[in-house]
Amino acid sequence: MSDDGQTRAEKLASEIADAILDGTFEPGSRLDEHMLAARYGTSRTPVREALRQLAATGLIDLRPRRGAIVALVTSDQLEVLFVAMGELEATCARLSALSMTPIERRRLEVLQDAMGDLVAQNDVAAYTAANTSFHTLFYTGCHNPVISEMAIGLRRRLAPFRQAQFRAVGRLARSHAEHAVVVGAVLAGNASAAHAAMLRHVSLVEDAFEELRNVPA
Amino acid sequence: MSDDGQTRAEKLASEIADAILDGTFEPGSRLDEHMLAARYGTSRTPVREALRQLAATGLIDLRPRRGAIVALVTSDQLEVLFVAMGELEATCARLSALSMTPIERRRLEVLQDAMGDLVAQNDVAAYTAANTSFHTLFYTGCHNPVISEMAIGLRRRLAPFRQAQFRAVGRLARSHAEHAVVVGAVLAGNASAAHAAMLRHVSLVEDAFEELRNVPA
DNA sequence: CGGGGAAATCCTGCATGCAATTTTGCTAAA
DNA sequence: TTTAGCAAAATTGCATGCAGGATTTCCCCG
Repeated sequence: MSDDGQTRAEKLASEIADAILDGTFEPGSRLDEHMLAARYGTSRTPVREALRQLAATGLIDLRPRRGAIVALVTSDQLEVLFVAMGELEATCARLSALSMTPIERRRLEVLQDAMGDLVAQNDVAAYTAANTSFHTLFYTGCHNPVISEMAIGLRRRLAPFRQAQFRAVGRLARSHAEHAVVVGAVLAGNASAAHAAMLRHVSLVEDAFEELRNVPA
Repeated sequence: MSDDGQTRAEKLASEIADAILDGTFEPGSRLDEHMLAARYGTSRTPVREALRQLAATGLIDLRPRRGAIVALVTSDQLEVLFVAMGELEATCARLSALSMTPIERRRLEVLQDAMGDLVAQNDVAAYTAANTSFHTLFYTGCHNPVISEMAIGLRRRLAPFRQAQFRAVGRLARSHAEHAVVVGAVLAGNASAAHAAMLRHVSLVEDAFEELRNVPA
């Protein structure tokens, strides 16, 4: 069996979430319970439970008696989400400056150096992967699972809109330079500087997104 | 009918949440599906859906095949929750300083003055109510429903642990003085000062809680 | 040819029933 | 007396069926 101790509803929630995030279910499309049940080879009951779980994360919109649709984010809502994520990431950086252990600070330093090499080699794929690790360090480093889970949830929701962030020329070097400011503040234990630096960093990422978005495809 | 367009599961989630928050269901106690279904005069299906919804908010702990229990917060987790709420409230203040409308700023000023009168009269009940309004102003004033809903959710979860915050002598005046700093920063549009002031304010509230908690009842 | 309304169809919400797993209680042996 | 083991009871997970509301379709009228 492929049963990992999880219940059907939980696996369904995870699979449906993946399907939404990878574009299988487009924003605004109806999530028919019968269709989902047939698609995943189960009955409607666990599907309904999974939908409720997803609705709580904001990934889908559940309208009583009118079914579920994949949450469609307007431009305004996207702005709100980006601002929220920026603030949470900045908060993670702030708390990390206050409460990272020496080992965690060392890991941050090492990763920052390694990413410098990736910039020199202009290895976009590896840098993108390392960038995820970079931010993950702050999620764990803030030692506050409540905040980090909120941030992770927002990052997941925004993932589809962040695909091309390192494509523009010079982005890598710029990102790395911004990271350096954040790392410096955190290692120095300067909470407010860490907050400001991370906020500036993620705001610039958001700007990069806006640029890509406002250019006709 | 008492049906407000809501579904049974949603009303159940709300009622069960209330029952947990007002102490009807104590932390750690099992939430038996049959019992809940009988108690609220429905079947197990909507109960299960409500439980899943509550689990997403962190109010209950849902262990596969082993039932649901009211989330019991350890002292450590409580600390984490208070820190998270402090950071979110501070973020709300920060954003409010940047984006409150003139009308919202005026409301804040008016409320702050009115609360000054309540302090003079030592009207704890009215001050407590006004305090809720005070914080609500920042939730709406930050103009970011994602962040404000997170903060509201945390405030709800922490409500049972904040009951006695204004009992100690001089708390009212102190709270009002701290509010004054926050209001001043917000009205001046000083984002970082607003952040710091609100953070300090809620941290002191947390300290007050700790004092009450460490004294044997 | 277009619009409004009614009926039919579809879908969601909920109850019930069964299977599987966990928990509990009892017995027996060390 | 304590512990290991087993069986029975209880509880969760899931499927199915039915009722009520929403949506679509189609027909009739303007």
